[in-house]
Amino acid sequence: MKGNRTREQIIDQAIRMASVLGLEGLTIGNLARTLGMSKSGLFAHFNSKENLQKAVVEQTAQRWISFVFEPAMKNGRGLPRVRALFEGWLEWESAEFLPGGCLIMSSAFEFDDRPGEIHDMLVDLQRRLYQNFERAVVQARDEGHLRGNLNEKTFVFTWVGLFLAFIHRSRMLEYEDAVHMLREGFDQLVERNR
Amino acid sequence: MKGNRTREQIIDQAIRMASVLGLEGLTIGNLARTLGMSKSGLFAHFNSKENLQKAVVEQTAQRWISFVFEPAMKNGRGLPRVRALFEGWLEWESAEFLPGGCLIMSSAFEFDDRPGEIHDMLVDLQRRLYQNFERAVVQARDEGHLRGNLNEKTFVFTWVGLFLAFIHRSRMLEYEDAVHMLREGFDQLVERNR
DNA sequence: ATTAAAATCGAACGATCGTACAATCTCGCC
DNA sequence: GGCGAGATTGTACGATCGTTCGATTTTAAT
Repeated sequence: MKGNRTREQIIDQAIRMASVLGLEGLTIGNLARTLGMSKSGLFAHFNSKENLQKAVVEQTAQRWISFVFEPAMKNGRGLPRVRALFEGWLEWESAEFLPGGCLIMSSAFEFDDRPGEIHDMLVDLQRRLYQNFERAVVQARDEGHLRGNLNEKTFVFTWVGLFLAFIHRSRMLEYEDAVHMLREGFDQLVERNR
Repeated sequence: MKGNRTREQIIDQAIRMASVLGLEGLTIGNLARTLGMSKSGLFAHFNSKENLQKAVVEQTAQRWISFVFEPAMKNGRGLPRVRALFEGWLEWESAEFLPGGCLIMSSAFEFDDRPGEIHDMLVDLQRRLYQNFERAVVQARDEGHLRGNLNEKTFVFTWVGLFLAFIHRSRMLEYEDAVHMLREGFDQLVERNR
């Protein structure tokens, strides 16, 4: 089937576009023009814009797993794995296929007040993301790499906060020191929970 | 002039709408329908959608000053003022006139990759916001309320991060414990910089 | 009360949105 | 190599977008 290959190319480009313009900013006409194909030809692959958006979210989630999560899992349990998740997520934010940065987090801020299936998919995705982080932190605690009485939810909450502040500071405020502040903040977070 | 009063009502409603749908999600037709007036009558007040968006951003900035900043300034320099800024910002996030939450931060994530005058206005606004926070923190250091060698940029970076994580956790993940985690995180941030 | 100015309206513009459908082209299989 | 399935196209639909403009109403000053 040639259609599957085309479909993948469409989604790939749609992810790029959504990363810059948002999931709602995505437009079938615009997307088709960029890909050099007809609106109706593209449309036939999804049968609705919402299905296209769903495919984008699904594919993004899948990429996150293979780009951030799976490589991190190759590290041993505990702090090394936590650090690998941190570094992976950081690379993800400036990955070549996400020219506008982490689509997961920007979609969260875009859809937090728009009810519907896309919203629900995103909630699911973000919760799984949190849970993955929390599990890794709990393991680090159990391995003795982090203090026995730490609260993993608080740890991940702070972690996500640092990451969001990094996105904000680097992408909107355009300050060069954002990465440094993120790394420093994360190191201190680890250090004070040792 | 009656026009000025109408204009204010339009902007008020536009802020509400933008808080939920984003600055790009704003629509003149939709806005006019909600206000019970004609598209062209509303349009005449701004002469372009971008001007309407600009007015929304300006009015939001002004409200932030009178809702968060000025009341905090009534507190004495130092930690009390910093805490007042924290509490004010927190109330702002769930203010009645922002049904979709802090328009400043959601606009930041919406416009970080959309060049133009709106983008530049937002960058300016966010930088001023950071500077206000940093100045208050520096004063708290000078008053002896915070340790003498603290880095105010790092402090505010962490602070903003906690706030963004709070928005994300409460609005998208819909976890009830988000406020508690924010308060706890901020208290610890202050404590460890004492 | 009159009148000029300001505010608002209705109608229409071209563009683009998401979607539908019949026609055409292009694969992959016998 | 033809043939049927699947991929892609062009065209068109109604809705809505931002915007224009002339007509009409409402306001504020005389």
